[in-house]
Amino acid sequence: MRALRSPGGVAAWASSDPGAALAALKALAEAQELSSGKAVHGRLLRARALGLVHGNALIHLYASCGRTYLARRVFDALSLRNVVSYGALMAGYLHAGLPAAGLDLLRHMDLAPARPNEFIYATALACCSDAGTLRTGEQCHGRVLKAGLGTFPYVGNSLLCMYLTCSGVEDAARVLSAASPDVYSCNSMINGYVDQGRFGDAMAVLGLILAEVDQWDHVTFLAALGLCAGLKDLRLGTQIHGQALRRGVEGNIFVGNSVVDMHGKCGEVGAAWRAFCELPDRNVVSWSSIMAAFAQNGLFEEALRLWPEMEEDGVRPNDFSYAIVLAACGGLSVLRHGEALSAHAEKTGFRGHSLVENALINMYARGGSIWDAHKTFAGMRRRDTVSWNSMISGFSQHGLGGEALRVFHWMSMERAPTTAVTFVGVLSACDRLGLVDDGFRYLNQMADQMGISPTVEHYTCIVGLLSRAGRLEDAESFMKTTEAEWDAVAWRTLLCACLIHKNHGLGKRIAKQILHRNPNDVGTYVLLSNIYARSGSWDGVSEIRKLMRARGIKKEPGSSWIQVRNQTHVFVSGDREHPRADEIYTKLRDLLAAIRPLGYVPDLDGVFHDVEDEQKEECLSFHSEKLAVAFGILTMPPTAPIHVMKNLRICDDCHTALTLISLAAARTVVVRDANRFHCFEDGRCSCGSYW
DNA sequence: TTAGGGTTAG
Repeated sequence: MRALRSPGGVAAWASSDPGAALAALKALAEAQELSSGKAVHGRLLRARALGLVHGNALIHLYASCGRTYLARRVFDALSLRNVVSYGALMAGYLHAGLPAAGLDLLRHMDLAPARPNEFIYATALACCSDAGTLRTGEQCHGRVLKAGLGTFPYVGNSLLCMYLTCSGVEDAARVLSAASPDVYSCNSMINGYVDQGRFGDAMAVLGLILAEVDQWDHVTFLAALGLCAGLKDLRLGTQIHGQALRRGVEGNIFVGNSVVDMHGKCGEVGAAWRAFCELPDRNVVSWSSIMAAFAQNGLFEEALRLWPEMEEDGVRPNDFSYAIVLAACGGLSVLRHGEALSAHAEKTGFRGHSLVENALINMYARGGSIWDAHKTFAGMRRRDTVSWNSMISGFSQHGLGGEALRVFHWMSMERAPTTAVTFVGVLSACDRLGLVDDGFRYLNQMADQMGISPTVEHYTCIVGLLSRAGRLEDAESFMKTTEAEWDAVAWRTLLCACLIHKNHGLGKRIAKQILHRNPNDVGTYVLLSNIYARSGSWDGVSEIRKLMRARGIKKEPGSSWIQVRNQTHVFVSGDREHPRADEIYTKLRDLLAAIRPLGYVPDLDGVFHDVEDEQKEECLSFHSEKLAVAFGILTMPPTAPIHVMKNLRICDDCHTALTLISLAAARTVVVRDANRFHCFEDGRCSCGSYW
C-alpha cells in the first residue's frame, strides 16, 4: 500500500495512469483514507482527467469516509452521470444514516436518463427499512417486479428485510416463499422470527438449511445460536456450538459472544464463563454478554464485580452495558450504586439513550422507589414501548393500579404501539383495583382489536382478578375451560386466594392437583400447610411436614436484607449474627410494644402447634423482615424510606406488624417480597392487605 | 466505480 504511506506520491503516480488512479481510489475508499483521497482528487482535477468512472470512484470514496456532502459535490459537478453515480451516492446516504436523502435521489432518478438497476433497488429498499417507510418500500417492490429484478438474491433479501422492519414477519415470509431461499434471506428470516419470539417458525426456516451445515456462514451460526438462546435449548445450542468449532467460525468475535449469550440464556453460567474466558478477543459486547449471563441467572453481585474488570481491560461501556448493570442494581436494590452508574453514563454521553433510561425506570421500580422511576419516565424526551410498559408494570407491582391505568391511557393517546407485555401490566392493574369487567374488556380488546394472542401470563392475571373478587369457582372453571399451558404460578395464584378467602376445601383440592403434577413445588407445600393450620387441622400440618421430609424438600429459610450506606445487611429469622444484634432486638421489642395499643396481636395460629405460646411469640417477633426494618429505623434518617427485600412471601404477622409500625414510628417502609411490593405508610399497605 | 444478513437490554 504505497498509497497509504505517501499520499502525495500516490497522487502524482495515479494521475498519470488512469487504471492505477482507479485502483488507488478503491483501496483508499476501503481504508477510509480521506486525505490521500483528496490528494488524488486534486491531481485528477489538475490533469483534467476526471471523467465519469473516476468521478464515481470519488463519490464512493467520500461516501465511504462518511463525507456525504463531498460525495454530493462530486456528483453535482459531473457533466454525465450513470446508474453507478446514483448507486454510490445513495449507498453513502444510507450508511450515513440519511435514508430519506437516499430515497430523494431515487425520485431524482425518474427524471434522469439512467434507469434503476438491481443495485439501486437493493440500496433503495435498505433506505426504506432504515426510514421505516412501508409505502415507498411497497412502491419499490412493485417496480422491482415490473423490471424483472426480483430474482437477484441481493434484491430479494433487501425486500425481505424491508418487510421485516416496516411491516412484519408475515409479509417477509411471503417474500421468502416466493423466491428460492439463499443463506442470506434464511438468516434474515430466522432473526425476524426470533425477534418476535416465534421460535417454531424460526426453527422451520433453520430446517430448510439444516442439512447444508457446510454452506453456513458465521451469520447463520449467529441466527442459530440466537434461536437456541430464545428456546433455552441447551442441547441444540451445544450441537450448533460444536459445528461452529468444526467449521472454525468460533474465532469470529460475533459468534464467540453469541456462544456466551446462548449459555447464559440457557441457565448455564459456568459454561458461559468458560466460553467468555476462551474468547481470543473481548469487546464491549463480550463483557456485556457475560455480565448479562450472571445477572439473568440471579448472580447480580458477580455481574457488578465484572464492571471494573471491563474498565481495566480498556473496554469502554456502551448503552447495553449500562442497561445490564443497572438491571443488576435493581435486582439487588442497591439504588445508590445504580445512581453512581447513571452519573457515569451522563459523563460518557449514554445517559439519554433510551436503553439506559428504560433500565433506570426498571431499576427504581424493582428497588422499590416507584416515584423515582416515574420521575425518570416523566423526564424522558422520547418514550418507546419499553418505557411505557416498564412504567405500567412498575405501578402495578407496587399496587398502584390507578396510576398504571392512567399511564396506559396516556400511552393510548400518544398512539404508542402496545405489546403483549403492556397488557400484562394493564390486566394486573385491573386485578389490583378489583375491576373484573374491565379486565375482561381489555383482554378482548387486546385479542380482537390489537391481534395479540393472549399468553398464560394474561390468563393468570384473569385468574388473579376473579380470585381476588372472591369468585374462586369461576376462576377454577376459567382455568379448566381456557386452553393454555397453565403453570405452577397460575395454580398457586388460585391456591393463595383460597387461603385468603378461607375456602379451605377448594384450597386443599387445588394443592393436591398441583402436587400431583409437580411433587417438588415448595410454595404449594407451604401454602397447603398454612391452609391446614388456619383450619385447625394440625394432623394435616404434620402430614405435610412428613411428606416434605420424605421427599427431601426443604423450605428455604426466610431471609431479608437492607442497604444502609452502601452496605448490605442480611438477616435470617431469629439469628443474632449481626454485630448490633442487641440494639436491634431491643428496638424491635420496643416497636412491638408500641403497636400493641394500636391493636397488634401476635398471630399465633402459625404452623407451630407443638410449641408453647411464649416460644411461638418469640419466633414470630424476630422474623427476618422485622429485624431488617428495626435495623433500618435504628440507622436511617427519620425521613428516609426504609427499603427491605425478602426472599419469600411476607407472612401475615409481619404484614400486620409493619402496617402498624409505619403508623407508630411515622416511617415509610417498602418491602419487596418474592411476589410484589408492599409500601407501608400511615398504617396502610399499598397491597390493600391482599397478597 | 455502486448493493444483502451480525453479537449484548427490557
